[in-house]
Amino acid sequence: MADKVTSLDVAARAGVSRSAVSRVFTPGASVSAATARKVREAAEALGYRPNALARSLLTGQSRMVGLLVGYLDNHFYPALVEKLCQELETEGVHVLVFLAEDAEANLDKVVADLLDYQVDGLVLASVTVGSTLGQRCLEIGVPVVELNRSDGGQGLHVLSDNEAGGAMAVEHLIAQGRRRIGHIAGWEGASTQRAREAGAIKALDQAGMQMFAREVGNFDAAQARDAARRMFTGPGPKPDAVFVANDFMAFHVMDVLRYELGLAIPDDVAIVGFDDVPTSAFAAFELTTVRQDIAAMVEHTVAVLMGRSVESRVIAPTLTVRRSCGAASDSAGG
Amino acid sequence: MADKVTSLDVAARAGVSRSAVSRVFTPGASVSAATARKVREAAEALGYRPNALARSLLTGQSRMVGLLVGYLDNHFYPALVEKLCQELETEGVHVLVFLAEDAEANLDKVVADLLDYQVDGLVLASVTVGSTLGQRCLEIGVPVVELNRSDGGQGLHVLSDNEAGGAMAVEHLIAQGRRRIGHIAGWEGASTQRAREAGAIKALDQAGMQMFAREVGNFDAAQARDAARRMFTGPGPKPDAVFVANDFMAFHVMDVLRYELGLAIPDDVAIVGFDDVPTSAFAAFELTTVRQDIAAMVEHTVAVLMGRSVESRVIAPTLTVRRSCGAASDSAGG
DNA sequence: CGCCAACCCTGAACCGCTTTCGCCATAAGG
DNA sequence: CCTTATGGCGAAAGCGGTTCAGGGTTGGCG
Repeated sequence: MADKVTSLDVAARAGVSRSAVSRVFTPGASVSAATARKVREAAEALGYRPNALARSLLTGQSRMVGLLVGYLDNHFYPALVEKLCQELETEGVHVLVFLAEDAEANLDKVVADLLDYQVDGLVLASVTVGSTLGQRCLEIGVPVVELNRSDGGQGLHVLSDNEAGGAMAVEHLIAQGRRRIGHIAGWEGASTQRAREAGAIKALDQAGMQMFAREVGNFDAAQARDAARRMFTGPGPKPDAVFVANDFMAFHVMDVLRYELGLAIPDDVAIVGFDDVPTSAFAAFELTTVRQDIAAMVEHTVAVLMGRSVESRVIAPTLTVRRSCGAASDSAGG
Repeated sequence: MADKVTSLDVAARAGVSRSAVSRVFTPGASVSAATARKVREAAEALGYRPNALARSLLTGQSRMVGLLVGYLDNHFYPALVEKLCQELETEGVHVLVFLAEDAEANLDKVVADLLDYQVDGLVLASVTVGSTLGQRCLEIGVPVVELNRSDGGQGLHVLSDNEAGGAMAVEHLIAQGRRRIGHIAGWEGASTQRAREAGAIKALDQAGMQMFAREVGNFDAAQARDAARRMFTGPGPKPDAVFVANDFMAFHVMDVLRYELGLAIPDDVAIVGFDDVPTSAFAAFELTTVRQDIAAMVEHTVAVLMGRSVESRVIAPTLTVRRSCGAASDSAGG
């Protein structure tokens, strides 16, 4: 067990001081070519690599950021995480991940844990941190980005213009001639949900219309299915279109409408979702949806983390039109 | 900016020594109740929390493990990652994540980076590390778990019995009366792929049958679609069943067969996948699939990481029967 | 040839914490 | 009352690296 090769070992073998070794491994430090060569040879021979923790202790920069994400069921989040990790990797920053689906109390504990590791920044994807803890982050100069959420008073926000997106979805349904538009909401505690619905209502308003039906799915598979059942059973007229607060729920809603209730999409009812996750493109769904620009969201998040920006950012979504909304589409359908 | 409260500050305020403060925060150290109270009060007032990096430097235990995962497109991996993070969290261990979809050379660099952070363990999900680096990990006593892969000579493996799973899939198709069974393979460099196919072939052998058709989809969406097209176009008889090497590809294959080629599933062709990701349960797919036991895989992975086991583990998969294979099912179909 | 600047190196201090060691006070035992 | 165990506490030595002040060499220039 040849463990623990330290800079001292390398220094001894190369016949130089510990500081010289350090400078060889510090880009931009002044070292002579001869010394650098000797040190590198010795390091190579000994299998030496600088201890990142020791370095961080001294410099106060850990080159790690903390990422908190509530859950990964909704494929939007894995996609976000993947992109974020990759972009940070190119900056030489590593990501300490926490899955924190629990209550806020628990969540504050997790953030505290993260801070103990001296992270250089914090990304809260779809979760909100308590204000005292947020305050602490600011005090110790750790940038906090709330990604895809805008509730918290602390930290900066990076998110899509959810209100515009909601409006976009409903305007499109209206343009397709739909008049009885329903909404299946996500968790109402989420700012994204409230904004999407507000946009939808605004679009209805402008057309002199009202929301025809509304149920809550809480961003959850089973609850979304129940919401669809409630909305489409019982007496009275049914919606001819539904704006579902995210794609993940929309798939479940479509599933219930088609295979439990025997409705045709888009003939009997049109569906629009939100996110544009890869699954939306399947011919089995062909879901029209409001696309969130993950690349732009991640880019600005990274900019904040790296201290290149200290501003929040709202990113414009776009509508991806497919068959589920009943719009003219390239394929004539299966 | 009141940053950097150190144990010295707390010690001063509590009127004790730095060591006393340290002991208060070290479970199982001998401290008097009175001292503990004074220290905790002072810590509370100052907002002190021990610096995890400094502690790690000294103890040699970072309480972090590195996780390398190739990609998150296939929902099996987010599910695995989620479970793993949660389980490690309960052990007080944090996860440093790397997305490493690139070549092996790059990958070794990433592992080296990870080791610089003094991780206490390494999980390679679906990627394989070079042997020299694997050797180094062993030398410095860092447990390495290859999760869902068994190629590497180094480290322990935790994975499903993919051969049994492949056999299970094909035996079931044969039992359903299918006689022209095709296979759409994943990336052939993956041990999982080879094992699944070997199992399939073995099951065919035992029935005195041969693989009727074979195409490669490389675990990739577009390539899987192409593979399906190649398999089902052109002259001659077509398969009446396909065993697809994972669910992710199976969805794409089903999509092409149904909506491009107008085939009915399971009437014209039966499909069986592998993994049992949540999407398989959608009525839009109802995919019969070989279920990997994520909970068991993660449990043993954690056991190895925590030093409670030094053995590889092969976990038995199970078959989840749904409509896509043509078996009698609870629902009469839509 | 002498002087000064430039350059590179060393040694020491330090980052924030843990931990061994020895000391002292107190309690128990003879 | 004195000895011996006991347990809590403080001083100091690091963990492995970075950084800064300072000194020795070298080279250029007057």
